[in-house]
Amino acid sequence: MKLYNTMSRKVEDFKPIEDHKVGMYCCGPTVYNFAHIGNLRTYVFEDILRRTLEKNGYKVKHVMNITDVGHLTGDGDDGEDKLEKRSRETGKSVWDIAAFYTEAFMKDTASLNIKRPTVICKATDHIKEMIDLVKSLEDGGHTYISGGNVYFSIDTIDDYGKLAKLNLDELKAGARISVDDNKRNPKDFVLWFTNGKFKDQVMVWPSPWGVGYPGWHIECSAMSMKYLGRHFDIHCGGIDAIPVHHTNEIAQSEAATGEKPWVNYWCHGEFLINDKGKMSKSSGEFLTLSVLVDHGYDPLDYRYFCLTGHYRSQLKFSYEALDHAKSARQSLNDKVASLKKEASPASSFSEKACGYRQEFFDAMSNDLHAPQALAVLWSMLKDEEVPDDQKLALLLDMDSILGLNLDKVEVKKEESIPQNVLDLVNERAEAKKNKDFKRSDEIRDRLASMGWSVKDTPQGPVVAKIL
RNA sequence: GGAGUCGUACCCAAGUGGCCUAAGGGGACGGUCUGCAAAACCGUUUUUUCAUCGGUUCGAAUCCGAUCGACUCCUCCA
Repeated sequence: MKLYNTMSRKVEDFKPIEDHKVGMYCCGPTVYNFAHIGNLRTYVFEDILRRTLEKNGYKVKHVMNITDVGHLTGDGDDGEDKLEKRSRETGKSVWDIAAFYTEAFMKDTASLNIKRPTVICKATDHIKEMIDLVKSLEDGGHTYISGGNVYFSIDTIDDYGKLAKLNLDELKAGARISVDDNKRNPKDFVLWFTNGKFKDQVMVWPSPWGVGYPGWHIECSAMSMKYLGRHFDIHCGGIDAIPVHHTNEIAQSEAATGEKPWVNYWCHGEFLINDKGKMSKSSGEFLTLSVLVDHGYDPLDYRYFCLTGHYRSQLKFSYEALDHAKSARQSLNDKVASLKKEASPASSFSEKACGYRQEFFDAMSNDLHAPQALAVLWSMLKDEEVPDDQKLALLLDMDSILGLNLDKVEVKKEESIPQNVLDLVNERAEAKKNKDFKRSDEIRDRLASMGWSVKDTPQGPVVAKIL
């Protein structure tokens, strides 16, 4: 299995720390609003990664956090906690907001057939771990207190910014960052806030530095290490996390444990963009999964759409492109349904079928080349030398990674057709027999308006619900 | 201001020095079938063409340079 590692900027052979096991941490949502489809693209990518690892024989421990505190609207101490802000705007409690959007997120990811992480952990349940981590950083001399907050001093380590390949001198020179007088270095970041800028802050906890709340970055370090150990295999997220969030996680984690590297492989998903650029929560309008559903798309249409592009390339979203994915998936489902009707999955494969299978999994195992894998799938479907029962078995096997729920595709059952529809179909057949085509077409139109299609095949008329 | 990515046929999108006279999907069109349709199947849309102009090379969509255009990051962001 090969994976692109952001740290080395190269595709590397994946080697786990422990044989046949993988520890994988994925940055989860900040639950102050709905996830938009751009956010969800990243979770689809992480799901594909997990499924591919599992297909390669690894037992994956997949940990994802829920950020329900500490994520500010701005850097330093000039921002407001996103949940507190939302609470102020809506009049609901921060806890209600967190619970509501966590629930919405879990619903979205479930409908996209994203496997539930092995561990889902909330930041507010791990305040103690965070405080302990900050304490050990303090003991190691990596912190200072200024303006009431505990800061991490990046000048106490010699490789800050290695993931993003930051050039600290240039950053300082061309700084667009507003200068924070509390910071010794503009890139220093807060580990623990006690600065009571917002007096009515609800989410606060006692700490050795006073009552307050944690900085955003510390939660991922504290929770990932709690569940995966001080050194683990894979850390995922969106590319935007590279220069700040992941950079700071590495800094504080490696400073706290003294172990390097903290994480072996850094994997990042590219953005979904539209004609105006990336979708952003902070710039107003954004598309959620439920908007797509309201437009008549199945969440899996969006999942298929994600699979048509490589995870490290920007993907352009448009309803036109989503329509293509919807059509392709529909056609795939139809094929699966007709295969299921003809055959049951084969238990052994011909050499030819094995070739396709190998090609498919090679594409996925080579840094998740899903578009190529899909091409293999379609070629296999068209190949007459592969018998139907083997095609079906192969499709179901491939779907263990694709996650398009092909196993749940049902052969259409005739008995679910209402009697009045069947009566009309019979009446039409009679009219056709008498060559009364005007009448038969009228009935076909009427059936269509009732939501039923009728197709004439050599075996007689076939009725189906129009979706 | 600094750093970086990308520009592939009607649309989306793989491919990143020679099996490329460029995967796959979608759409459109044509054919088979049908009373007509739909569905299905077959074919065409794709012979030097991969933003443009130069260069390197025996050979480039793939490497280098310039130009134009799009995007991302350096600020919260998946």
